[in-house]
Amino acid sequence: MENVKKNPITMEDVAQAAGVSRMTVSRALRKDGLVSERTRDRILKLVEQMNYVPDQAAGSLSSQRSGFIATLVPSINNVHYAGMIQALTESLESTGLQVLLGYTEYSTQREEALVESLLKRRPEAIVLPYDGHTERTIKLLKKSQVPVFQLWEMPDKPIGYTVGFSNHDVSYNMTQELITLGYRNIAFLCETNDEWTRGAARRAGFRAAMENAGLSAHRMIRFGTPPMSIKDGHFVGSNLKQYYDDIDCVFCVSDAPAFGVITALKEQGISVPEDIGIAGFGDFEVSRYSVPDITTVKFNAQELGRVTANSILRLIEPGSTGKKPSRRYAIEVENCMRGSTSKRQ
Amino acid sequence: MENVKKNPITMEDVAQAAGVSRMTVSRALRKDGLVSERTRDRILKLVEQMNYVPDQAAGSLSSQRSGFIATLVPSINNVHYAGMIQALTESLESTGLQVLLGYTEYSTQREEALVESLLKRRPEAIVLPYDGHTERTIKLLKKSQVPVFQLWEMPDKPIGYTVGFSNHDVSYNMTQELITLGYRNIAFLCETNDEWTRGAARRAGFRAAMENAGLSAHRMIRFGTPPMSIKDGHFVGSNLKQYYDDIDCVFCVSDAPAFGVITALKEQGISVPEDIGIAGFGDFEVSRYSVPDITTVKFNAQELGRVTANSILRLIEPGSTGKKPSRRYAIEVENCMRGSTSKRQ
DNA sequence: TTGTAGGCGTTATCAC
DNA sequence: GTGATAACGCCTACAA
Repeated sequence: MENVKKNPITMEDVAQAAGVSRMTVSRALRKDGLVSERTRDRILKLVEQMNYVPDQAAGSLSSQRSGFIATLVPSINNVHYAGMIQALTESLESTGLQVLLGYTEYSTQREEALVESLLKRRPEAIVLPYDGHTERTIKLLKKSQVPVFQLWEMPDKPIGYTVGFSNHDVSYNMTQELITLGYRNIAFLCETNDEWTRGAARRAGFRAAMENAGLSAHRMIRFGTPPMSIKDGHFVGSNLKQYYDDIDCVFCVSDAPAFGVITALKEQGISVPEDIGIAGFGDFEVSRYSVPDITTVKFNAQELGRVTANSILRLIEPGSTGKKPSRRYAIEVENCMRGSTSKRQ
Repeated sequence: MENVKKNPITMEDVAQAAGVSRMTVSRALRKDGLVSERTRDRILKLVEQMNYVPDQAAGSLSSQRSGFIATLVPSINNVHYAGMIQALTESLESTGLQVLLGYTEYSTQREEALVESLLKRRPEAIVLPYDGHTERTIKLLKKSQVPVFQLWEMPDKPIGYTVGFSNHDVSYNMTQELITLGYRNIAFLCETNDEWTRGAARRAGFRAAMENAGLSAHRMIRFGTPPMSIKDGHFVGSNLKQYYDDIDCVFCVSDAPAFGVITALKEQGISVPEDIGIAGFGDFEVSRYSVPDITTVKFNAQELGRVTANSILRLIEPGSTGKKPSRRYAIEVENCMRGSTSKRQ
């Protein structure tokens, strides 16, 4: 019973117990291994008995395949990022690929540090949001030879592969819809520090749509740092008149502040959508159960994850169906017009 | 310019360029390395120029330190799990430890598979929620020699270390508070398949409190699978009378369904808290901005992450402050009584 | 179907 | 302060 080796069991231990060489054990452990039924069974039984767990670091070093997909998200605490990651992870796991995660916290500096640190794990692909990158991040990525997937946007000059939608255009479209409904003095609510981000792209789309319609896009309310919360929206909603006193609609950079704004307006007896219309972005669950429910821009983050996983597999899996993934993949986006905005005369 | 070696630069390449041995490069790259200032500077400059990125798999194999902390959560799409992970990651990252994540999706079977797969990466500690485990999971964990941290509960027979609170007791306390407010026909809303989980512990706590107060705990509404959503709560709220027609309060297993229930009741003209009281669990942001705001059980998931990180560091970091972490760490929990429940006569 | 030899890229250890 | 050597545990490639 003195079976407590300090270092864990190695393949060699199993091999000796089975009376075979390490290679045979190695083969027995892989589905494609060429081993006779009998030997395999014997080995697998021993593996089980001895509680042998292969050391993947050794395997990776030897096979030059880390089994990692590095993935960056701004934050994990957001239904879209969480959904994308979950879908990505699930779509990948049947092939044994693991997702190695990093949180940029909406900072390009942190992103740079994370890229550097994740690259040490020799990921087989790297997935990251497009929110602008530092020069060095771009250099690191290019030099690394690792396939790069930029998500959530359609950058003009992608590094490698792209999966997402144009935040500018999507925001443009929603703004147009709001104008069509009769809103004229629309305000846009977004974060303070959003230069070069997707938030900025949405802001630019809003501006373009307003100006193309001959309306003024000066009602820009900028508050707090990304990600905007319900609380942020609640504060802004509570002080809406201090920002601009003629607002007839607020288009928010995300549904969270949109819900906060609605709540604050209700507290003041301002009715939505009669007095002021509200639109959000992202179709969070709370928007469907808010009273009134919130007009929003809807997209499928899980599809984003699945599509990305798919492209990765086609790119790096040996036995994959020949055709390479396309370099740009656009996912669908939809305007959901709901109770928080309505036809005006 | 023909600098495009197929395989990435290795330490040997840098060593040759610098006219030193690999060991010297290796030392120069670590803060504690014994190298002369001059050599170090020269080497670091070359590392930068040549875009050398160390291969951590090789390093791990040699040093027998993976640099990973394996962490399981039921789902990533939950503010508590996300917060815990974020705090854990941040508290660990200054030491170079990375968090390797897995999602159990509330399934002990998936948990078992994940534990097995993560163990191959030789994590230096493994962190997982206590929601019951399969026999094999427990065996794998024990045999692995890896320090185990069970979170979010105070299990009777922990495998290793524990950080959390007693879901039974916390639920018991909130139920007592509700009784004190005058509620008598309290219903408990939870998932269908929650055997052996923390949800079940909350249910048991509710039952115990009711029975100790001489009240009936038969009003158990069980609906859907974990995690309960706003939608689930909305459905139940819309059909509350079909479950039990004399309910005067609903204590929900989480804030998400609590918000759904409130929304549904409002739609039917049932007023909260006048007609029916509502309580949740977890203090989600939406509960503070709901109208009325929702009574809930509040705890700090980020602290959970920080405390866990701290214990891990004290356990595995060589230069750590001598004292071993305590095997059981209780985090604070607080009842937040808000507008959705009120004193009754 | 199985085995042998060698190396993956780093670090521990000991010598200088 | 620096270098030589030998692992670390597995897999590739080739041989039998």
